[in-house]
Amino acid sequence: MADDKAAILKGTLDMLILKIVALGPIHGYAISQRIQQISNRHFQLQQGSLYPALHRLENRGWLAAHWRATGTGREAKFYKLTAKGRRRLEAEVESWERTAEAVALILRTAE
Amino acid sequence: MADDKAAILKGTLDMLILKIVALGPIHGYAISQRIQQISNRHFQLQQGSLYPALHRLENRGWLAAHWRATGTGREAKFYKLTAKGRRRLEAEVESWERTAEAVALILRTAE
DNA sequence: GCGTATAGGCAGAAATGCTAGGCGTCTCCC
DNA sequence: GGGAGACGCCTAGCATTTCTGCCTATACGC
Repeated sequence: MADDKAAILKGTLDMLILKIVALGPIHGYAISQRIQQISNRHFQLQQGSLYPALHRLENRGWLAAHWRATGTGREAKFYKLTAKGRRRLEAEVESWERTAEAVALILRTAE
Repeated sequence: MADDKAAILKGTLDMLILKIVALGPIHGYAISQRIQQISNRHFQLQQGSLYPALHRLENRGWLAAHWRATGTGREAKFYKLTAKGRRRLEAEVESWERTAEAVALILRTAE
């Protein structure tokens, strides 16, 4: 089991997607590539995880979607962050930072 | 919704438990208190999450348990780390660190 | 005798991400 | 013109994990 490529940590997927979308309108396929690229290929985001997540985020009103042509002349569904989504992203990032700190605190506890 | 107390981030519970147990033999109830205490009360670990997790870790051979009296004269199940558990803990910590770094990388990506 | 802290446990639900497929199109190259 | 592979979207079913909510029992102070 070479866990060279790690699955995305549960609970962080939404935040990562929101963050990528916050960088500018982007379609699903490109999101997965972007996440792998930026994370130095650490994360392996499966399409079967991505698309349901996108629909979830859209249903919650954090993302808005519309079809548009890509650079390669194909139709794709572009997502962009809503105002609500931006607030959500900020909240999730803050929560993540506090959590990461708490984990670090425990891990640093000396024997 | 004051999410003052955060639930434990999915996927980190096992690691945190292993880490606490690595500090010395300890029983379940004390583990939950320790985690809350060390994390500056950030984490709220429910007993309904803790005990199933302990059984899981024991079944996998990462923890070993034996009944013993506590300081207050009550019987409690003390857990200690096995050699296998120690290796597992190291692996999980390393994986966590790489993951946290990858998340940070994405979050730091400028607009 | 009673309430609270200590200590362990289970059943059921909810969320989340994965595996494993399917669909159609476009481009490139032989 | 035919095949391969990249692009792009999607669903169904599953496994795992953690939560909520409940139960039991003992020790101790009042």
